Amino acid sequence: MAQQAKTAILPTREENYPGWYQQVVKAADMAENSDVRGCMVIKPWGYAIWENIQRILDDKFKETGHVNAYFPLFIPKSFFEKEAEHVEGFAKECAVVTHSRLEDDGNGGLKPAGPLSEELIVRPTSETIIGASFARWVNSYRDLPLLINQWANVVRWELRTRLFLRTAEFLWQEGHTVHATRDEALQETMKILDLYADFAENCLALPVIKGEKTASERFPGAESTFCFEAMMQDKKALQAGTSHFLGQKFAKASEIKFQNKEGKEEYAWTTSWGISTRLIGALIMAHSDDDGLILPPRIAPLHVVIVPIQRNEEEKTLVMDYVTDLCSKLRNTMYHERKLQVKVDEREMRGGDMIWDWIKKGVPIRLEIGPRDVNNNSVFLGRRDKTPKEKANLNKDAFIENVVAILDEIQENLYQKALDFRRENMVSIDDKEEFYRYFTPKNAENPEIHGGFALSHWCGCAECEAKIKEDLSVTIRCLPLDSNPEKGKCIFCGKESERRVIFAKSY
RNA sequence: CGGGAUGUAGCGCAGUCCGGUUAGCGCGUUCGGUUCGGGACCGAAAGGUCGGAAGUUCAAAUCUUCUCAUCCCGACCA
Repeated sequence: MAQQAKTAILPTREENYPGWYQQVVKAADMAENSDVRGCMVIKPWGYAIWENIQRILDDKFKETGHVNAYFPLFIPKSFFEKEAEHVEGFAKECAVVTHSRLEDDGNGGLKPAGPLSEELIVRPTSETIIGASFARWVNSYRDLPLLINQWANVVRWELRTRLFLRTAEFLWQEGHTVHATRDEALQETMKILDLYADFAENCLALPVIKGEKTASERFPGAESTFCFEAMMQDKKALQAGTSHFLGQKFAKASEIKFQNKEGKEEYAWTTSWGISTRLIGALIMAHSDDDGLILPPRIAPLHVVIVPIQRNEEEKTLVMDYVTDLCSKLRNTMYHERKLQVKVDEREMRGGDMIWDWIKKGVPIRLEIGPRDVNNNSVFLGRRDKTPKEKANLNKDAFIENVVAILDEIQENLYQKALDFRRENMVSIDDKEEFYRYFTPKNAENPEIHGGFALSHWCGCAECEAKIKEDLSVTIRCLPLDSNPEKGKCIFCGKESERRVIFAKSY
């Protein structure tokens, strides 16, 4: 008899967190490495999650007056050169297209030919190419605000990649807006930040902290960058999305000008903001356990999976009739303005394997239906927010009536669990030695999960920030927006500090 | 891009130090049977040019060089 592991995923989070992460992705069949270095293949189960993220956010963007458009994948090098900080920030990770065709190389292979007169950059972000269009579209104050979003892929030639968290090519959404005044652009920046945070908390069940980035962590070329940060189960921070106030920098670089009401020409004020497939990584690392993925119902591709239990043809007919009826009733149920997604698993597999398959995929509700349920008009229910053994017998009609409430409860449980975890691992630290102890693992060879978010004072100077980063690999994740600033002394140099900031190790 | 590790069947691994018959094991797969409200058991079978290239040798998974990929740590970053 084969030795059965206690958990479906090995290694466990405790044993090897990065290893666990990879196995969860694999076990849930979400994505895999491709033949192209650093690029992933997003498989149907992973892509379905992305489609849900897209659908929900797209609706929110449109509700707030934004419209979608599409801009080229390629950016002429000269466009890129217009904004100095922007160039510096992205130059090291750009893929460059230099030729327009391939020719026979005489050895049975192909070689690039037809060198381009101007080389093209594969977009790492689209501020410059979109800015060129905006310069043509914006002439008068009547053309503003201009609120555009694009769903696209971008390429950043990262040296170290990890599925969903950092890949050379990734999918994202980038909003680009133009405004007549500084205030209006700032308001837009904050409005989107709130929209993102609301989405993260309500749909992804991911508690986040909104804040502003320090100068060193800012988007290259932005005047200010706002972000929302979430805590993963290894207590590291993950920047889940950003919203940038670009001031007039990109407007000046791209010549986005308009005539105001007085007929005078002014540079416009722009913003940009984005979230990416990285959110899926955040989702995985925030909720999943040693049995695999756990999906919050609001974002799950499937809400309910039904596993029929049958031994022979006679039972099969009996069970399938019951299951078909149950399934169609459930499919008529609305869950957050969308039809409940229900699947009957008709694969010819052993029941136990099937159940574990869905546990690893993170489906919120599993129903195991056999002859006994048919006779009792009941369902046998397993919830992904509980242990695999913890199952309940429910009356079928009561279940149908309560399914939305159960899903909402699962959603709330996941959010609360993540929030409790963050609270337990977020501490105020005012002593330098304690700060260093907090972020130093006991086992240097094979570091255990340690640290968390430290709320500490910072004088505001780049030197202290850099020294802490150098010593501990700990960075300032953000200057939180929602706290009442409390004065104190810098954790590193002891100088006056205006506020506590969040220090953490990060992805 | 620096340091470390790994690459052998669909997956997980042993074998490599010390070169030597037909390259093994577990899971999975296929077939047969027994079980079965459950990640089962028994039996049989299929499946590998040992990441790639070049070299050393009578002989290479094993030694040498180069190369590619993946993972971990670091730097960089969403």
